[in-house]
Amino acid sequence: MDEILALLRADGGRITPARRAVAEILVGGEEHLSAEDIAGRIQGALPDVSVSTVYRCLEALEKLGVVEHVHLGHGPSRYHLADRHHVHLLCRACGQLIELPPDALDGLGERLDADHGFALEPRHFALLGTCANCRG
Amino acid sequence: MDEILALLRADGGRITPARRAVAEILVGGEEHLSAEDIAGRIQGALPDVSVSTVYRCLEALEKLGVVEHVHLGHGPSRYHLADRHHVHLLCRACGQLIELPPDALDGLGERLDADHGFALEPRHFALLGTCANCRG
DNA sequence: TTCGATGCAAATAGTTTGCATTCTA
DNA sequence: TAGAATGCAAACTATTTGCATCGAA
Repeated sequence: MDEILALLRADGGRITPARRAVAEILVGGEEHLSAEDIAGRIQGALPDVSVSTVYRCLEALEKLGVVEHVHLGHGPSRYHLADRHHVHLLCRACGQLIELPPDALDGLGERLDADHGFALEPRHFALLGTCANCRG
Repeated sequence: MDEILALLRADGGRITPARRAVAEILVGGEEHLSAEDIAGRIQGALPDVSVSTVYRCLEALEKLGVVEHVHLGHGPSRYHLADRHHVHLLCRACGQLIELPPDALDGLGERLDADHGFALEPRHFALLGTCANCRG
């Protein structure tokens, strides 16, 4: 938490209640939160942080490498601390999210690198499919 | 093309100029077209097919299994005939799209099935990363 | 006191929906 | 001519931006 604030400051940024609150939510550990979710959590204590401010805070934190977002199929982007990533499986039928260890796609990544010079970022998107329950 | 129209008819649907036009575009072979793209192509001949009609045509064709769409990172969904799929690599930096054979992720799919009962649909989303050019 | 951050409203992109109208079968 | 499909406008979701104002350093 202190590190995050220090990074913001080091970048010439300022520590505002909104930024502190966004950082706290993320450090709090709840995963897969959308910007809207985060705004909702914050608005208990700070009733008029706007969603756009949350987006701007997240953008600032992402630029510093503190935060990352994941695309889960259709819905909004989900944000989390950069050091808490993993690979996601998302069921298209029921929306269930399965987490895999971050190195789950390392083999694939190496193959794509060797064959196409492509640096896979396997934690930046979910793998879509159908979960065991929904497969009938 | 005739097969597609027959399927629509068999489903109790009707063959309209708009549907015929959407099907023709897709059969035409151009890949990675968004709904907006398709509407644009059609509007040459049929000036007032609305984008919503295109979405509804695509929805109908998708329900029949004729069409599929792919999520390419941020942008709009891209539509193509269901039998023309492949795996996509998308460069987050320059947007370049690399196509892999449809079975490129079969190994991964089998592993996820065995380990989690998860049926991967590896052609329904792009794998994000950075292409050889953009890696500096 | 300065310039970065915020709030709010409005713009944007992509997609969906309501409803009266049109046209296929 | 019944009901499926369309056109248009409006609603919606996710996100971004403009601009005047506020406040951290």
